[in-house]
Amino acid sequence: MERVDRLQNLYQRLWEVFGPQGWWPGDSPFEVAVGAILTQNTNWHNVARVIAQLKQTEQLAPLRLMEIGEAELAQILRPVGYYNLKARRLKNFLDFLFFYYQGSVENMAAASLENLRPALLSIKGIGPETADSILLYALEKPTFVVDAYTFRICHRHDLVNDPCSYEDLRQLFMAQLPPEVPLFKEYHALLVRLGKEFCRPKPRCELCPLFGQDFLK
DNA sequence: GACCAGGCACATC
DNA sequence: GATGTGCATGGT
Repeated sequence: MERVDRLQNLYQRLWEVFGPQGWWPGDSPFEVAVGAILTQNTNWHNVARVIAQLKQTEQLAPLRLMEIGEAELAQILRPVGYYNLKARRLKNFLDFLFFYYQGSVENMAAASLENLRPALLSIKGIGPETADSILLYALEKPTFVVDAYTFRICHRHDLVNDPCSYEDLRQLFMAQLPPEVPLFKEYHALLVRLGKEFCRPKPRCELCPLFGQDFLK
């Protein structure tokens, strides 16, 4: 079976099992972008707590975060882990946002995906997954987000050959799916859902709804 | 107490 | 281009 069919069948199967996921949680594009940086290698639960705290103190705004010193910001970010690193990374993103877009994530959306992606990747602390998350979920640009779950699921079900880079996997999905933002959002969210519940690092879970699915062979 | 979580930069080979 | 390491808290 062609890979294109497998990826489309996989999506259908995930949709049947889990239904719509409604990602990404966030009241504004800026909040989504902040969440993308804070959730790097971190449980979302911890990120949600910090975001709630920032909201409660009315600090979840570009200008307010620009005004906070990096050391103070780091203390606020403690619960997400890597807090010194993430304070620096968030500051780098804010610098970019104010230098090019008057501090407005909404303003970024006027630029093209082709221009924005390399620009985001040039920010120290924004790697491919964070860039694609911001582009897809905050800016509604049709780029596929690959994460640790995507790698694990694709490898465990032999959807990809072994050495497989982030870009390999992203291109695989993008080449074989229509470039539709709602589809890309939902697909990634469904992969995360599957990964969290069934595709754990160990042990391999035989209750996985993909286990024994003919279309994966 | 070990293991894991919606990565990334940097050094080294 | 692959591989190893530091960054760090909180949940299971």
